[in-house]
Parts: sequence; structure tokens; C-alpha cells
Amino acid sequence: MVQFHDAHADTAFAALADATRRGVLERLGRSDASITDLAQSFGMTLTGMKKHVAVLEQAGLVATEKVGRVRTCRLGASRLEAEAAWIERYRALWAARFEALDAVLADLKQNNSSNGGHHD
Amino acid sequence: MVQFHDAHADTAFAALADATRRGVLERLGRSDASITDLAQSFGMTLTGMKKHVAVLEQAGLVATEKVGRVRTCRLGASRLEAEAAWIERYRALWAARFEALDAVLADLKQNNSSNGGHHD
DNA sequence: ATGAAACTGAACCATATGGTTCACTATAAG
DNA sequence: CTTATAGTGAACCATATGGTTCAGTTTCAT
Repeated sequence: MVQFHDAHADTAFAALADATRRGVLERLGRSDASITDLAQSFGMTLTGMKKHVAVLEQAGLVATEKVGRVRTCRLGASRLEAEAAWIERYRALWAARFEALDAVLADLKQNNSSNGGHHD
Repeated sequence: MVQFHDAHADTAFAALADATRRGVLERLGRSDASITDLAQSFGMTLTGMKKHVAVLEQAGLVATEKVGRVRTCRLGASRLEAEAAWIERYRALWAARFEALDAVLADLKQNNSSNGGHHD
């Protein structure tokens, strides 16, 4: 029962798992924008876009502030650092596994001509 | 209408957006495992685990091979390279935005008074 | 040949997701 | 004061997701 539940990774990756939301991040990378701006850019209703923004905000990827009647969205203070760190950690796992595989392959190549060596 | 639809990013991030699936990746980082192994480790039915593995396989994060009656799962050939690249690209966007913010703040500090504090 | 083990597939269930419309509030602008 | 603009919230809808059970199928061991 390993289980290790990381709620932040859940919400962050879920937020990134949608093309519209990734598009919003890219858009906000160019300049801040209102909900209306975003809704229009991505051809959807205000309400729909507001939900996407809420998801991104929940994940800490976007920050918003309402002044007057317009809510302005910008990239969140939490840069993608946590997510990048997560991915890097797993890339290390991959590397380790594939190094092991490489070792096995090298070994096979060595014993190849001599006898019928068998591994794992 | 920016839209830019990247189907691979969709499936990859969606695959990562689940704690059980991330746990499976970690588990496979230690050693290959059968569906039964994984199901037991995570306290769920064979069928349930098989679905998770299917999702990971679809995303290219896991590869499986069935020999005899047991299907062995290992980390996929697609290391998290695409995902890491994606994230790095966006971290660049973040950096650009925050550099702009820094410039604004620096400007403010200039015009403020001769004695300045600090930011960030 | 019998039976257990490992997987597979279909059907089902509850909840989440991505989107809509409609009614409403709050702020600008005339 | 009146009206248009920007956003909000509730209700709804279709589909996807994460899980289950149950009924196979194949393979391995007796």
C-alpha cells in the first residue's frame, strides 16, 4: 500500500491537462487579460472561461484581481517550479532504469559470442 | 482564436494528474512489475489497475509485454522528455513576465525617492 | 484432466469535467 | 435615471473518469 497522495500535483497536472487552459497560460505570458478577453480569444462563453480561470487559479498557475467590474488575470506567483521539480525527479527514475537496461545490454553484448548467458 | 491543440500534452498531463498513476511510475522506477503486483501494492482490483496501466501506456509513460499469463509493466521509452520540455517552455514565459514586473518595480523605486527598499 | 492464477472485457455506478443558458448583481457611461 | 458592460452563480447536459463486480479465457501446476 504505497499510496502517497500529493494533492497539489493532482490539481496542477489536471489544470495542465486541457488545451484551452494551456492556451490561456500562453496568452497570459504575453500580457494580462480580462475574463472577457480570454473568453473571446478562445471562442467560448464568459462563464465557461471563468471556470477555466478558476481551475488555473486553484492550481496557483494564475492570479486574478477584480477592480471595478473587470477581473484581470495574470500568471500566478507559483511559476511552474513545483511541477518542473516533480518531472525532474521522475526523469531521474527513468534515467536510473535505462542505465540499468544499458548495463544489461552491454553485458549481453559481451557474453554474446561465448556462452548463452541469460538475465532476469 | 488561439486554440493550439496538442493531443499528446493532453493525454500525458492527464495521465500524471492521478496519484495512483504517479505512484505506479515511482514503483516501476524501482523495478518492473506485473498487473497483479501493482494492483496489490495500491490496494485495488486487477481490473482497476489494468485501466490505470492502459492510461499510462497510452501516454507512452509505460510499456507492457505479456509473456505467458503475466503482463509485465516497465517505464516507457518516452521518458518525460516531452513533458519536461513543455514545462520549461512555460517557465520561460513566466520568467519573461516577471522580468517585466521587475523592470516596472525598479522604475517605481527610481521615481519614488532617493532611498529605496527592496522587492521580491 | 482439474483447478488455481493472471488477465481481459462488458456492464454498471457515482462523481467530475467542460461546456452551455438564463437570471442576477455591480459598475460604468450617457 | 437608464442602459450597456463585465462578471457571477445556479441549473442543466453530455461525456469522461475511477472504481467496482461478474463472467470469461488462457496458461501453469498438479
